[in-house]
Amino acid sequence: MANIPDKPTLDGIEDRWAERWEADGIYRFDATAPREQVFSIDTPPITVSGSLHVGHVFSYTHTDIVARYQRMAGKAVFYPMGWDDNGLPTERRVQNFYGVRCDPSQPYDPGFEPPFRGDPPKKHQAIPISRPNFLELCEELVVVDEEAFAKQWRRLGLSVDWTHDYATIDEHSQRVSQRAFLRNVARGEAYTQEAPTMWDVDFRTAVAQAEMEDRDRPGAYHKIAFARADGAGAVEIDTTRPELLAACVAMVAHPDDERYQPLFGTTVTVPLYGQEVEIRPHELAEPDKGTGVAMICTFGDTTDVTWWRELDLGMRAIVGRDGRILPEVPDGVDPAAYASIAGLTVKQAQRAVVEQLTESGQLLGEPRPIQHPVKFYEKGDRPLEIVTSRQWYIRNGGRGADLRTALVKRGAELTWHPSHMQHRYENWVEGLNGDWLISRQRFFGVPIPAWYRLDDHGQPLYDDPLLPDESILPIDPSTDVPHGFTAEQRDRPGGFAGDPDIFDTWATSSLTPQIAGKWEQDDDLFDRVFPMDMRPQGHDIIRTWLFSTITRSHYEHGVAPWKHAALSGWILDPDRKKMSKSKGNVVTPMDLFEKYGTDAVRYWSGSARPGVDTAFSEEQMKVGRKLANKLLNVTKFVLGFGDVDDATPLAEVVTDPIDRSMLAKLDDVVGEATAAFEAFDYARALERTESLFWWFCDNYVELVKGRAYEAHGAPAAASARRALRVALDTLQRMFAPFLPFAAEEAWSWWHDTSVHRSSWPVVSDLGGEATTIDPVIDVMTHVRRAKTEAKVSQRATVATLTVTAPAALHPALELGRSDLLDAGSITQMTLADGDALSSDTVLADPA
RNA sequence: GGGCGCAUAGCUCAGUUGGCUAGAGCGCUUCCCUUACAAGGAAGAAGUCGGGGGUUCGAGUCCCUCUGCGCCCACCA
Repeated sequence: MANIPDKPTLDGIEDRWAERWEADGIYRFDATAPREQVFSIDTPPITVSGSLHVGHVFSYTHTDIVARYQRMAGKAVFYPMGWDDNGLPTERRVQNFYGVRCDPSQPYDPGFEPPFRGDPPKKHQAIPISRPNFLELCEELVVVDEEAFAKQWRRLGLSVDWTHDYATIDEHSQRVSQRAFLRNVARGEAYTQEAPTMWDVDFRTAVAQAEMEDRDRPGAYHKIAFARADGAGAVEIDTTRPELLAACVAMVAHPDDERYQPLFGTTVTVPLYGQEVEIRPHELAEPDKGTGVAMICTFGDTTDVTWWRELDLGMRAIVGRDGRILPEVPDGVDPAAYASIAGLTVKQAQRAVVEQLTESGQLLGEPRPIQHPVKFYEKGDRPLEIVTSRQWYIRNGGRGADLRTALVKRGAELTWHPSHMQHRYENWVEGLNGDWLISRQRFFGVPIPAWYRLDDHGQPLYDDPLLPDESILPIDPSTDVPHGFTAEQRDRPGGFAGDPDIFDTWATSSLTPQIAGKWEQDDDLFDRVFPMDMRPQGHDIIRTWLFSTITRSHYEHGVAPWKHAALSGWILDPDRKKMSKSKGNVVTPMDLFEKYGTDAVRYWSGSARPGVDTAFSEEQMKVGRKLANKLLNVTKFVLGFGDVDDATPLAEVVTDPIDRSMLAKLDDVVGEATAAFEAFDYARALERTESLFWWFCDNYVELVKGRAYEAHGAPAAASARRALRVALDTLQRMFAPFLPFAAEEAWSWWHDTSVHRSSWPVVSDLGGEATTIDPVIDVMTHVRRAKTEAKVSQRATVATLTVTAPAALHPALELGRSDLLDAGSITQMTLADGDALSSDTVLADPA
């Protein structure tokens, strides 16, 4: 039955086996398995904009290793694949790929053909196209991209069940996303509100707290004098944003600040623009920051928003959604002065204002340059502004302590791997300062399923949105008509208007367990997989994906969405810097697969501790390749002895204590690796297995080789051969999650079924003494050293070997005597008593 | 400012409830064409376990403290 190649090779095994696995459907989820036998995985839907990165390979391999273990351990593994194709990344990719940009004011052109399909020339001016045309191109490109990704995933050997894939833009996802939202609205968990929000002036969309990041930017303190209304001098402030003077609505200082206490309630005049503003006390003002008094503008930063709200101040909005100064003159502001900045960008306005202040003498001294953190959208290029707009929110505890506490508790229901990641979650939830903003003023995404009645003046009545019945989802309010209205009434006074916005991508991907588990569509499936067993993801998106998924599950199901959260680390450059595309140091995964073989790349991934940032290391891949190669070669060796008698009970055949002690060691490692896997510590399982494997090859195999070749008769050989087989069988299965291709290849030489459908090894329990073999191996090493030092071949004959050892070791050495003589080509061995193990090797005369 | 993590051979890292004479791989040195494997094998050199203090019969492992690196969070006038 054995079918062993003369020259085992790793070349080409990936395509061969990936194809076979798919054809045989060996990773199909058994949808009839009872819940307790299911292991379900909430796979991260990968962003389909661009190419696969080694970081993806790294983290997805970790999940696959766990999935493969669970499958072998007897679980029906629910392992779907998701594509996160909705949202901004795809829009950007479409713009760059086709050389177009979305302009909602353009009419739909049914015959539109993009000028390019890939790599438009640098100078090309993006062609404005209608929203429907733009969405068609998005749909077209994601299909192409997803196929390319799927191909690479298969090459990586992911044991995904491809019949359970989904995309966050597909109809089913849209239905789930809209349904969950409607239920949030019905329960009062989602609401719409007009409020100041962080705004990206390039993408022209509101962004959520979770998508903001600080960047250190150069700025400058400008000391500006505000004349007091009583004529008694001036109040000086320091500001980094003099261009917002026209937006100034008040001044603020700390209530305990004695310098300003007398001024509370009095007014000052804003330079250039002339509006009178009151000096107010508030605890958030810091006496030792700047001059201790600050101007409040609508809005310079989030503190301004707080002051504005809590002090109930007026509004002087001057920054528009395009990042330019608005044309309308704010209330109380000198129109002539304002005209000189209207229409300018924020940057240009600052220059103009500083110039004017210098001329008027109200800028005191030179601006003092500083580096200070500025809020950016994580995908944006210009600082965020704060503009007032109507948006949809989901309550997430940012404005309510009870909910915050409840969500922290949900997080505590999970087992976190590694455990300290739970701190990050709690840290984030406890630091929230507003509800979750889910609406985006973008195009390619799930539409917000809402319309608004228009009053007689055509103004939307936002307080009572028209919502669709769940049965007709998904809907697009820009084309579908609300119940009780006709299409002609769209955008007419007394009629209705569709909500123009889409959901942020997290608003949909926060529902991946529900999407993948076919919530409300296939109740039987959903009940078998939800709550899911495992959520694998990067630690950088705890605050977004992980938190938002918990929030949705908390609302909809009243449970945590998973049992385990497994956080993977980053890939670092060999020089320990975070690896990123922008630095141009990224090696493509395909190149690595070709160069070292997929198993080698997986080995590198699998050796990284869960959650630990890991250096990219081709050296580790070389080691992995060696390991995979060795697995094939030792398999060839063991199988080369021909078929063994599997029918006779193991204990009757494996009688030699040396063999039994090897199997006892193997048992220990099976136990350790199993325990490690149960704790999601795949790296430890690999390390223990690998370590034993090399010991097995280098020491055990070498020691018993002679006996296996029948140097001492058939029963002695049978013991060794059967032990070799059992060990090989166990090791192949233990390596299967890590090196799925090499393990399958080696397994296929003596099996008709897949190693990935075999069962995870259990202990053979032969009752051997694991330590019996150790002193024998030690002596073998002594002999090897003597030969190396004598610079002779390891085959050189030893005339006499005198082993000095404590009496306690003598029985073991006697048990290994004949194997030792074979392995070392030793003619004669004598034992002597002594304190420590040592040996004296006398080589035979080479003549 | 708050929280978290890391610091062990030249490099990348193991070291699970304290028992280590501190390990592995790579790299380095030497040797060996040995019928499983020369894209291999054997052997070797190499560490005051970041500094200091403490608990203990015993600390890389526990406690305190300091230093350095990294990450997350924060209202950043």
